[in-house]
Amino acid sequence: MNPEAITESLIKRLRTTAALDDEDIQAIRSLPVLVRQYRPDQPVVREGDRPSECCLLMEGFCIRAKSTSDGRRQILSIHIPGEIPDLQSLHLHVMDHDLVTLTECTLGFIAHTALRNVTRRRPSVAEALWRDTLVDAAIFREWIVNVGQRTGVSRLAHIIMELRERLRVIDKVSGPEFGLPMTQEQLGEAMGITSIHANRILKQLQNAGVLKFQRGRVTILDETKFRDAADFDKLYLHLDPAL
DNA sequence: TCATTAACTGAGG
DNA sequence: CCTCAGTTAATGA
Repeated sequence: MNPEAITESLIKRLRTTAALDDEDIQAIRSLPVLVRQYRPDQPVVREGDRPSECCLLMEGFCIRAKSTSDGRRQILSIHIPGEIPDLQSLHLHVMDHDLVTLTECTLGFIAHTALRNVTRRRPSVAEALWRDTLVDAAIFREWIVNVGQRTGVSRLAHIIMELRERLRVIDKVSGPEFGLPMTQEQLGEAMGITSIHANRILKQLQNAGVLKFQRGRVTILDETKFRDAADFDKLYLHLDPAL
């Protein structure tokens, strides 16, 4: 990946939701980034760590998760290219959860010092990142509703709808289809149910002819039915800054 | 390794 | 009585 392209996914995303001028963009582009490749299921930072850098997800999917003392894992969020999943470590110095790769990932590490310098020099960049953090929190709120109140079918449909809307921003949705490289075990961990039940829910949606899920790809076959099942309103993603 | 299915169980409405 | 969901186990891709 050429140096120019490294931060492009981040810029693309920030630009859709925040007003950044040429100097802001230049400041982001000139951040020193150390690129590293990760295998699937590799921890990037763990609970208790004190990172000195943030990581920009450039390619692949990551999750944030916490585990209980008896070893059960809750997936807290799913991250896609252009996001900085551990942005909070810039100001909260000890990690309170794990960041783990889901797939093979390309991660760009940016030193806290460099990032802090940019946010001090370029207030609009600071605002854009702040806004990003607030949207992150809005997504967590929606996930609490998901795990706490929605039925199994609704939970799964909602997660899929959300991912699709977020992937659309970075042009990773082609028509009714997009890549969702998660096992049923992992989907279960995101929904707070066992993989066996995740399988039952998936089957329900597939047998109803609403959804297809094969080898990490989702196809939504019946848009209306799917949206109804998902109880989805994209407002909380705040994708349109004008609203 | 991951997905699928059945049989059984219990909670809760 | 019905639906949802966890456990266990067997089996297939």
